[in-house]
Amino acid sequence: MSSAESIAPALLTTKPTWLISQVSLHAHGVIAARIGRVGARGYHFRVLAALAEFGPASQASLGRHAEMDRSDITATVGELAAAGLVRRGPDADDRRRNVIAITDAGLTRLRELDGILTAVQDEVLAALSADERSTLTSLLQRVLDSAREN
Amino acid sequence: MSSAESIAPALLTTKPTWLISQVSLHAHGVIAARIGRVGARGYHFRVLAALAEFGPASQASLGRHAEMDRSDITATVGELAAAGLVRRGPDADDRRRNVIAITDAGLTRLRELDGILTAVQDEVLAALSADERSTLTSLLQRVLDSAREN
DNA sequence: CAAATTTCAGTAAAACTGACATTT
DNA sequence: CAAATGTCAGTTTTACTGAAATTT
Repeated sequence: MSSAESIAPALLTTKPTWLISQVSLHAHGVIAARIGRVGARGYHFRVLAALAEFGPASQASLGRHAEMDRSDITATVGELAAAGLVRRGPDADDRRRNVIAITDAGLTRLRELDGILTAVQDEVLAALSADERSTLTSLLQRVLDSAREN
Repeated sequence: MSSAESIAPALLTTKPTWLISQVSLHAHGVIAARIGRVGARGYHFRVLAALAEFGPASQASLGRHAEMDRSDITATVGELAAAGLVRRGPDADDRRRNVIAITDAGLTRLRELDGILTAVQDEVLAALSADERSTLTSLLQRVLDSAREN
């Protein structure tokens, strides 16, 4: 009893970072369900997309492009290689490294996953006009850029 | 070799949902580090904030307010009760239920955590003006509202 | 010797699932 | 009997840590 009812109106739900995390959680939930249905998860898409965008790369460089930890790259590349979606071979020039390349099957898989993600995106942002989506994008981009300076 | 280098320019990083998840991840990382330093985590704040905002409640109702699963409420309330931050007692009117109430120590803790979160928020959104922050907030709110309709 | 790379084992947090007993 | 509630044990995904072995 006492003061508990009135002391703190909406401490949580008024915070922009709460909104961001809730929207992120919602999108992530839909995405995970949708790509889970075809047997993939977020890390698979991220690695395939980074390979398609930047070309064959060492695992360390792949981790920097996909913003993933090296240890998670090792496991993810292992799974993708077992499924024939990437090829992993030794780097002749630097024998510490592996060279990872996406295969044709990997490109097909990437297109499938990208189609799913693009569709989910449209559903999640359905309430916003095209203009509003670019406003949202540029505001978030600036937040992210400033975070990366520090 | 072959087509891997050019087929898919920026499939990942151009997606608004990627930006949302990256900003969310960044904010979450800072928040987790900062409140972890004082021995708390996200679930603690969410339960304390919901209790302060809505008053004493059953665990099920608490879960709806804090948007947490019942099973996680059980564990979190257990931790908070052990630390003296909430009180857990049987509900005389409905013997299926517990009544959870925040204590004075819990209110003090909540103010501490809220101060930390408000400060982190300002850091994370430092690149945006006040107007831009409310634009961001209202865009995200609309995305979330539309998600909850479905 | 210092730094980079890959690998492995393990942890933490958030979110969720299914089952069970109790009570309404 | 159906629904709600609290509890428990367990899983998944993401993210991270620390250490070891190899190579530059």
